[in-house]
Amino acid sequence: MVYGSRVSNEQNPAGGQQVRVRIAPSPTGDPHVGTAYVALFNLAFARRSGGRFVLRIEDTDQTRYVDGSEQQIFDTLRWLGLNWDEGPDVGGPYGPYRQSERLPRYAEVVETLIAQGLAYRCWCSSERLAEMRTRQQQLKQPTGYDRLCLGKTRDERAALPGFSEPPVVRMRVPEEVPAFQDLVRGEVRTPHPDDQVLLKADGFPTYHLAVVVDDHDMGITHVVRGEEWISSTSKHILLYTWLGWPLPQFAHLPLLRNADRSKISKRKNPAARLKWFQEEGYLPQALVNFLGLMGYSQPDLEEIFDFDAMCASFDFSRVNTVGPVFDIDKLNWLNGHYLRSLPVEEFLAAAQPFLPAGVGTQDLRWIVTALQERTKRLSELPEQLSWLHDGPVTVDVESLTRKGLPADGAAKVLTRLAEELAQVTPFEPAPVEAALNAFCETEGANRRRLFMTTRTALVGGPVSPPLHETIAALGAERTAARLRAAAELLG
RNA sequence: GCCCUCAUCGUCUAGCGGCCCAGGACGCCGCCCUUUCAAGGCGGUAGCACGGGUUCGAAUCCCGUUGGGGGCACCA
Repeated sequence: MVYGSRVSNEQNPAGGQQVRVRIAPSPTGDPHVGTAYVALFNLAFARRSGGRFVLRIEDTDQTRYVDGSEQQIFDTLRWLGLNWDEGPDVGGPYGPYRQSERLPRYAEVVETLIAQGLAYRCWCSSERLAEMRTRQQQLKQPTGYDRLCLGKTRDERAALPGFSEPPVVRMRVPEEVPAFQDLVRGEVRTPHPDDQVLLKADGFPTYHLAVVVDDHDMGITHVVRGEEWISSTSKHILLYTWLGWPLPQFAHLPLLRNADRSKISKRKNPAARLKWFQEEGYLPQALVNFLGLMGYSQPDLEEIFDFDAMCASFDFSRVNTVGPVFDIDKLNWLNGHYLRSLPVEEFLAAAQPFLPAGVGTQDLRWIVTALQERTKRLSELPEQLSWLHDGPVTVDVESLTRKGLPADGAAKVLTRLAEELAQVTPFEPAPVEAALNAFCETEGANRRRLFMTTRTALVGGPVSPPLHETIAALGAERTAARLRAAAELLG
């Protein structure tokens, strides 16, 4: 039996109802990039269909709960501009939006199921369950609960080994399990689940119970989530059906991958942590654009687009079924693009937290444009500005003369250049450039070579922003000092 | 081990039976521009996993193989 029907969102996706979607992250540590990815697609769909986007916190795992994690989820998603219409911090008509605050509701639903014989109590200890699984694997059998507790009273069960209290509640899964229509992949058959735990011994619901109850209670019309949930979907459909609730549509997004194509993970990939992008100096619009390119494409194949453009044409039929590798090179390219297109003031503001100690935005005024053009992530700035300090620069004769002035006579040229530059007022790029040009002229020096040696003398290496801007940024004193130091070395 | 699922350049993708001896983007390589590095412009490299079908015709449909991924918790 196939539940649900395939819809195009050109039609009314919710059959007349307003579209309501949600993301439901767990506060179990650093916010995950997958959360932002799924949020992006949920939001795009909601905006496209004039629906509402809900943020719900799934804090039913007491053992993995991390203090402060919830706030970080709020902060990182807001940083990306993925704002929710309803949620624990902004409220809404379907609250509370934290599962830990909805416990009585789950208990109530579980009682209903038990009363109807659709769920039952289970006193098996975790040791017994672990042994059972191992045995099943050794026998090459499918793994799953063996229903030892089914139909037994507490006392009957207590007489048998592997008994523990308090009990959990399991759903009684029938032989035949429903398939469903997925908005991304069409008809999907899911594996047969075992008797899934609905209520844990601590009285908290498992994900499977909580997600169904909450999605129903919150009027969620479309469940848009990661591919890892496909195999659980049949359990969820069973619960909806048992409880007589209307089914939502399902859309399972592909999973972001590490370079080795495994599911993206914090252990293998720093980019799995959302905060990493802030730490490395990525712009939110670059990340959003990039995530919108993962498993998805614009109708016109444009690669550079903003969130509004993505919403305007969003359609699940263009979501891929293949899990995309998270390609940092492409993200870097996009980030460079967005960095370059920033107004100067905004670039400076974004750069501020990344500047090396002792360097302020004022020090950068002559080279901002140069930096802006050359930066892919703001975390590169300290490296790019390593020469902008008060001390001397480390150089040697070899690097001063490579592709530069011949060693013979170079010292005198640099000394004269220092004298010449000392005359420049104001000490700004244009006058400096004029002086450099005039100097080349009178000196009869090879411009390319002179500039190379000068650059190396000033920054200690072969790479810098354009020379006259570099000189202006250094100022008269440091320029003169470094030119003389190099002259001395060469002489 | 069992179940499900997926398969176009190194990577992200377009392609939904003829327009494709497969198009775009990133990366890489080369050239141009140039005071270095970038940026920009131009050009190049590289792919339909394999084997069977179906069809006048297949990257596109079907089957199998291989390979990848996910799930199999009192985690989400």
